[in-house]
Amino acid sequence: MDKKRIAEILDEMGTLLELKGENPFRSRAFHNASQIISGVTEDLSTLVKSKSLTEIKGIGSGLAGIITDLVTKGVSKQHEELRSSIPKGVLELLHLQGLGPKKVKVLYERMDIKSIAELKKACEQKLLRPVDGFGAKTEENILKSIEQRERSSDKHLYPQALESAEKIVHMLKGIKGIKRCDYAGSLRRRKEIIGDIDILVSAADKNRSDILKKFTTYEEVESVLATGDTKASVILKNGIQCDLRVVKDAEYPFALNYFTGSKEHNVEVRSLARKYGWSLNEYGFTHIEESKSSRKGSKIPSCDSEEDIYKALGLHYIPPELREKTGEIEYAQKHAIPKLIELSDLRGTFHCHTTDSDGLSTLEQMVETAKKLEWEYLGIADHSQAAAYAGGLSPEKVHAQMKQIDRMNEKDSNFRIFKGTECDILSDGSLDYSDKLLSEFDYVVASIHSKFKMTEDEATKRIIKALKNKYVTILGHPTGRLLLEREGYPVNMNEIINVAADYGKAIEINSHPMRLDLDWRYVKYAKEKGVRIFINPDAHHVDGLHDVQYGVGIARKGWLEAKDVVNTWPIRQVIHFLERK
DNA sequence: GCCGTTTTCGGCCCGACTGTTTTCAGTCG
Repeated sequence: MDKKRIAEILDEMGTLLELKGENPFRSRAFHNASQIISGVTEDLSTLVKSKSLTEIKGIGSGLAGIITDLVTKGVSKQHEELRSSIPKGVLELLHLQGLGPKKVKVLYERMDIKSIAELKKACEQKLLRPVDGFGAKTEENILKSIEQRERSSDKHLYPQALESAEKIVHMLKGIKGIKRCDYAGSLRRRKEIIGDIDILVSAADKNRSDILKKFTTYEEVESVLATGDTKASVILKNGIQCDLRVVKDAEYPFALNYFTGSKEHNVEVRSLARKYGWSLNEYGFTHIEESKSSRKGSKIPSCDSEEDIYKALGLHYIPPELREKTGEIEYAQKHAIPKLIELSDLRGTFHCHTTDSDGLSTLEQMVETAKKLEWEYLGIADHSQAAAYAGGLSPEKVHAQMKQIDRMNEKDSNFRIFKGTECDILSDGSLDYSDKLLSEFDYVVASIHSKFKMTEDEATKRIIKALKNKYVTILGHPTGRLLLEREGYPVNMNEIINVAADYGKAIEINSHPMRLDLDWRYVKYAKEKGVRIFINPDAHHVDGLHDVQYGVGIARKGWLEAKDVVNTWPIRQVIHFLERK
């Protein structure tokens, strides 16, 4: 059993213990162990063999026993017992915003509610309000949470969808008879929110049924929705729907273009084709009947790639990320498509958490990975003291970390570790460390982590006050860092950008996937105002790179160039920028 | 359940908010 699954099981055991009303510290030990295991870099079976699991801080003999069972036998008796004592649907109740273990326990034990559907019904029938600790408002909030969950159930974050899609593409490419294979759709366009995964392959007709069969019986498939001659739809174990289409190889570039979208982009491209006297669909170009076209179609060029299709229409190649009907056709006609930022443009980053706060990797591991990525520098920005839930650093711990960084920098002059902090912006807009301490950092990322239910005015004022602090270098996640089912806080980004421009601060891209319209616009406006952008990996485990890809995705859509982005600059330029504060 | 010892058991990150209370429990980050 792999590390990820073991961490999930330990986490689930912690939750089940909470639901059973066990000693909260006991359940916390399981949650804690889950975090620890997912951050362990050594091979677990090696640790089991050498009986050295208990040497890890936080893993005692009890947890070591459970982990050993999971690694060697694939099951744990304690886990099985816990699991059989609570219905699966009860665990799902915990995913609802506002419901924690105590309330869920009451719902299950007193009201016999075992699923979200049953809970919804009970709220609608106003059955909860007589129960101690519940009221009309609680019912209302629960219904709201259920509604929100239903709305986002068919939406998935880019990194999760990407991981699944890459595995499937890899599996398909191993099948004999497949000529080309890619994922298409919103995933290829690097949208932050993905509906479903579209995968396209080309193969000879005789191989189609074999390919579709291998796809529908793939180990990650939970259920098969439909399967036909040329396409199949499945639901993956992580809940994402995945569609596979098989086409002839000659049709492949057209199908890839068609299924990549966006729909709006396709409409523009197809209408452009009509001006050439051609009709474009997912199979290729065809001549428009002369009676239906004012222009007689010229000879259709052969197309073996998407580049050929765009070229045939007099266009520069348009990368998928820009196919959103945001003016890309005009840019392509003028051959003025920008060179997009690639992951390989990154020279370092500034928003990294280590195990000193809530990161999963140690400072040494983070640095080692950054060097492997051929980065030139790494900025360490652990949480400040107010973020106690995330292990925020006291001033003493900050100094200890700074000393460690100095020692590491002395040892290796070819790589630079910058001393930073992700300092909380407190509710009144002041910062969580004294100016004296802030002045000791190479740079300061300032972010909000508390009191999210602010009005736009409150949030904007709070951020602007912090931005004016001379030691702040970068504004962290300006619209909030909450994902999918949560809401961010409203801010007046234009006002914030104006202040950032006046005070020479950089702004982070990371944001809130549900509110990306705001992020796009702010990235464009920031560029106009000359405010530097910083792509946020918010890296807890730097080799994961998921958050980095996500940030790069938004940067590309904002038509940013590498020179606009702080962490694509060479180290000299970065030092100059940081010293300017 | 783990840790760190005053080696046999007490303490285990905290502050703000909400909705329920009538002084606090539960949830969140």
